[in-house]
Amino acid sequence: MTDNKREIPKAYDPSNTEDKWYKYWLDNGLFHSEPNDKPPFTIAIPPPNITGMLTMGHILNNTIQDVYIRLKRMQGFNSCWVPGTDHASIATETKVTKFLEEKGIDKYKIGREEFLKHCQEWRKEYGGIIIQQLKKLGVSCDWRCERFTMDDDYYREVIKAFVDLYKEGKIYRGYRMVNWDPANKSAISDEEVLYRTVNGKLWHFRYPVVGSDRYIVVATTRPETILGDTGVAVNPNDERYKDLIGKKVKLPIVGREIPIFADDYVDMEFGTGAVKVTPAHDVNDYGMGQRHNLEIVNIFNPDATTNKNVPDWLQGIDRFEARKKVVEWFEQNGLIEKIEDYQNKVGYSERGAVPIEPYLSEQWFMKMSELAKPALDVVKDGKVKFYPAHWEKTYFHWMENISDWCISRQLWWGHRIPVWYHKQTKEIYCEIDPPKDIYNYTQDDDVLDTWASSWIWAHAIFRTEKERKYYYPTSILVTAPDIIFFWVARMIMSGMHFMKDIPFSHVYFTSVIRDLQGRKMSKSLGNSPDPLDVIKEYGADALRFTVLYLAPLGQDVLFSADKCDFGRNFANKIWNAGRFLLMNAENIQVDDKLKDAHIDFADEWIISRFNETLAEFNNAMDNFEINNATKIIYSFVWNDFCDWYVEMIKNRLYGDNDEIKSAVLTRALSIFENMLKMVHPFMPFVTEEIWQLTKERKDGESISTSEFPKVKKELINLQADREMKVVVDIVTAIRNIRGEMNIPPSKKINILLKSSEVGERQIDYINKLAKGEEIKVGLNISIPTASAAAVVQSSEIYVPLEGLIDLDVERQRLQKEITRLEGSLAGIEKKLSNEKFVSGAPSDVVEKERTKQRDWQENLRKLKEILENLN
RNA sequence: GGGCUCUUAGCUCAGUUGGUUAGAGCGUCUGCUUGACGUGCAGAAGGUCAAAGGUUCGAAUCCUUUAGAGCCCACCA
Repeated sequence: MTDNKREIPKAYDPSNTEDKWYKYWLDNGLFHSEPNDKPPFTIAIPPPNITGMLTMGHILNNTIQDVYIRLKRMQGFNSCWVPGTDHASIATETKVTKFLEEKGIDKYKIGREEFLKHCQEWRKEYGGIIIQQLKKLGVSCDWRCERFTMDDDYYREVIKAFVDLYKEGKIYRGYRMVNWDPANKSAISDEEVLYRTVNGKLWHFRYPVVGSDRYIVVATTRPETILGDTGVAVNPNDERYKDLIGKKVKLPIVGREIPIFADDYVDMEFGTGAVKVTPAHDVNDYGMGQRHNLEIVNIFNPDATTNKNVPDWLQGIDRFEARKKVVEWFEQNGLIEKIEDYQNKVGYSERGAVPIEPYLSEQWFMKMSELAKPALDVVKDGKVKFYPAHWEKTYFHWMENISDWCISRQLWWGHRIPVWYHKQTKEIYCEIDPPKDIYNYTQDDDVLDTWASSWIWAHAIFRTEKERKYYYPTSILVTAPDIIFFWVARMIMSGMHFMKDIPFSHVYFTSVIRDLQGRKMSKSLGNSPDPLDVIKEYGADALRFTVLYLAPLGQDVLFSADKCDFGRNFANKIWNAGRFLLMNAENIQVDDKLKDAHIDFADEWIISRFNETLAEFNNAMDNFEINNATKIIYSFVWNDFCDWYVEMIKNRLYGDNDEIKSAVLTRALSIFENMLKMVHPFMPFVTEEIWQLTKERKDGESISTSEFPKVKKELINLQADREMKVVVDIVTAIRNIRGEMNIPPSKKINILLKSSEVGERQIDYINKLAKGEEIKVGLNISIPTASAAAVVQSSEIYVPLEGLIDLDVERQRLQKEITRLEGSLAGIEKKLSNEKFVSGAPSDVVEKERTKQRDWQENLRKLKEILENLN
């Protein structure tokens, strides 16, 4: 070995290559896109929150996007992947508030302006972390057009959308019951409420009926809300309570007299059939309150402590404290009928860890029904396609039952609502720019829901008309199914409304990544490996390939870091295939003129296989069967190319004809290079590294901008495929004999083939691959008795093993094979003797079965004969 | 309560419109210093396709029911 050869290490080491090539790609602007004559292929990244850290979910999601972006780029599209981050209003505000608290700063003391400055600073410090982490994955985003949902021009677009919708009457202000997050002291949307099953109690309380000594017993899971009760409802058909309707009860603790009334809402079967009604703190009760004109008594402050509307001794305490005290009071006064264990669902804020409170407040809402309709149609019409398609049902169901969207948040970090109230006239001013006489106005304090800014992401990321026209609609959206309502649906609505066109034509819903026990990966469980650690240990390529290989469309993925052995081994395999060819190139002239010279059967076969593989690959990618595509690639690289083709060219590479050697190596390198291109979108680093080594490359040249191979149908060679199958089957059979007879590979054997299907082209290969000494083929060959034998296809294989063979073992081997064949044959004969099959099945199927039967019968006969001769 | 998805080898999963002897990787076992790779090579063992019924000449595949797992939606106090 020369020193040169030692430059290619035995094992692929990603740490030497990844940063180097990523820098090279960026330095050469290879991912930058400008509108041009090529067809565009556009992806808008789902912008990660600036509070976020890279998770396995991001890995999967962004690898998928990168695979398509890279593939299309190589296929001649103008690929444009716009990266960016989301300001994440509530998540960031929560984080910064906590951050400041730890430093002893109270946000309400420093005020809005000061707080926002801290947010900006925080963002500068931490907001880009996730983007930097993403780069380690090798994503080919166009970093020159990175966006942020609070960039000045993006901000303006968000506000413009609000103003437009306001003027169209699609945005209104209203006093409604909303989901209130007491931790953040803000309203949140229905979608942000997560319901958890909680083991609680169902308390049965006695309410004394006024003017009698009776009680009416109500059941509740929330005793503290008694303080806000303004009625008791029963079902109008409930005989138990008919006579009480119209009477009053004296509300315990409070002493207020409240009416008993009838409403259909009440379920007679549940609880006691009598419901305490708290219009201010329950959605259903609010509805009943409206219908029956009940008083509304709000008992909570915005932080869910009790307010002035409750008796003095209960004021100013937390709702759960209040609950305890109320229950105690009932106990002491003997008004508890019973307490049952009860499981119910409690809504929690997605961000805060506390239960949400139904709460009446003034909020901004967006009317959704009109916006929803066109967005519903484009999915129904197939203009926007979902993968997997079954998510369409979920989408339809939600869109058809859509309710108005509460878009205001009582927060500071976000897009402030562009509404000013005239100090005197109270007139509303709603424009993009503030009123000229701004001193006469006060601006609305609220900001918009984060999703009311990211819902225009697909078009607002493009700054100019020219760009919008060229890049919009985007090609695919890759996202997790849990934000189908938050984001996907709303983007389709905003696209249809503001752009009069779909925002993307394909939506790919990614798998959920779980741990090996099937639990969702989460911070609190601590069961998620840090992707950066995994990249460090296994390499980005290994992680990318492994995750895609494990992630079938629509299925969850059970992941653990050590599964990345799989991808790492694969990267190493590719590396070594390249290493092998490059090492040969040290001694053998590579000459492009000879690329098609001295074409051999092995070459015909691998070229044919490659084109077949490529066709399958393209088909899989078109159908978003990415995991299938990785399997197609894997098996071509490992099985076809490495296991068979590379082994087969050794015959010629170690021969003595220099021109043939040159031709073979040149051709192998060219096939290898095409193979690298096919792998590149999945494993960008290792493929770039080897691709750069296989030839002298110009500065700035890269596999990532090279041309992706096209399927050449004329090179699919079924004859070569068939001939190869004979080789594979015979070689495998001989290896099997070696294995079972315990003949080490170092021991050369003679091979006798009684066959008419093994041609000249195949003989040398069989001999080489089966490690034969001498091989004879013919129909009239004499077979030594002490031979191991097998029958495959229609060939009889004999391996003379004088002195090595244990005849008993060989008999057993043959008998096993005979038994197996007989079993199979019995099945087929049963089928063929079934009159209904012969007449009912298509003739080609029947014919196939007959052929099979004949072949097997023949093979069985041969095997029996061989066994006979052995005895 | 409604909807969706899943159940195939010890494990993780493929299996296209029903048609060879149901495949792969990992794991297990056996053999191998084979001039790319032990992150490797060769070979083997391992499955009545969750259960029952139906349609069909033929079912892992289509239909029905049952059992189990998971997810989403819904106002039952």
